[in-house]
Amino acid sequence: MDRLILHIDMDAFFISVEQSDNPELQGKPAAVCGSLIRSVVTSANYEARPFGIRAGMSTQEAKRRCPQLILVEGNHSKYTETAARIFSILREFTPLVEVASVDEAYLDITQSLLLFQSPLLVAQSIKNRIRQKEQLTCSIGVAPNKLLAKLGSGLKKPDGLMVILKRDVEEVLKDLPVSKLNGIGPKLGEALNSMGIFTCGQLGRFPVSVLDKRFGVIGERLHEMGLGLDDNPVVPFDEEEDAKSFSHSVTLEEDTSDLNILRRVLLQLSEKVSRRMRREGFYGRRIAITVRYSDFFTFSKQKTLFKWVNSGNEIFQHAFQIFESIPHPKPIRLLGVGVSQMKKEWCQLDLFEKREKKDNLLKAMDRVNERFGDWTLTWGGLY
DNA sequence: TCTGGGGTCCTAGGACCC
DNA sequence: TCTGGGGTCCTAGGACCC
Repeated sequence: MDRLILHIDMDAFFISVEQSDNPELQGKPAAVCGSLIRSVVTSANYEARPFGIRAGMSTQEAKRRCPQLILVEGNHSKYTETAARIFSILREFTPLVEVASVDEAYLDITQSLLLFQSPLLVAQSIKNRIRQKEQLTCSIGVAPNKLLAKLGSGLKKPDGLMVILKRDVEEVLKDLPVSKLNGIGPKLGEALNSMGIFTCGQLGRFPVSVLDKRFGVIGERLHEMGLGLDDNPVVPFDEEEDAKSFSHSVTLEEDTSDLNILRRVLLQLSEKVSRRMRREGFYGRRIAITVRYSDFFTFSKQKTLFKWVNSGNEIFQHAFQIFESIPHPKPIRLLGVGVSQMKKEWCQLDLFEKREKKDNLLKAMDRVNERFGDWTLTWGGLY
């Protein structure tokens, strides 16, 4: 049986949330950025786009292109809360809602369609509900699979609605540039172009054997993408796999070689990572740091431990040890701390009791930190 | 004062083991 | 003249996504 998949993509999500909170932003070019110094635009409204303002552009460049641009410092928890309300609206239509990112979701309405009259009506009533409840618009693609649903929502933005029926797939893809497909980025696009493949139509007709040879395991996948085929299921929230890594990084207000500052930042990042791990019940045994120098050269170094850890102090000790093992010829712009190789619970039974005591202490610290802000309570050495 | 932050997946070479 | 081979884990880096 053919499936019926919806992709819902919120329009200029972050800045639209800010606009519905602050009507003064409406009708004017405005954008959300990371921080007001040294950051990039994360979301630009449609009034800003004619000036060439796009997500990923430095705030400097954005201001240069559009001096009257209003920049709003992002408030991520506000967007997460709004998103959660939107996702619960989507669950009114089907339990099969996959949260693809903070502003995107896939719905499998193959079964629940029986309750509604047509996919078009489902999509329209979703748009209406979100507009009523949140004063926000979204674009929706309706198609037989996720690849095409995502393509559809992107083709008619903002406030769009595009239905791609199975019989229309060939026509839609015939002259569509391969780079429009989710999963084909700049590098892959360039590689395909260099082989004379510019459109999805051409990609679908290209011999799989040649794609296999050139691209290895993804050769077959590229061929299917060219034909608009995709059997990836919609994975609802309660069937999601556990996270595989946690990380935090920060661009410093100014580049520095000051070891005291760098040490403190590593400790803060380690604390942040560890708090999330404990909140979600994880231990990890691979610690990684990321370093970006003033010249933007960026690299990472990791090490795998013999035991699983989740306290900020332990993570910091290892992160700092890695940091010290690297020569630092230039001032540092960004630091990051990540943990991977995760396990859901503590395995070594002999250590369990000792561990449990410490866990209670750490959880108490988490509660205080969550309530009073980030650095109320932490291990010595932060200040 | 050019260039954020959080993820996933894949590759490739070396170590190590049987 | 000789240099097996398969599997797993480790590190580092890159592509891609929002």
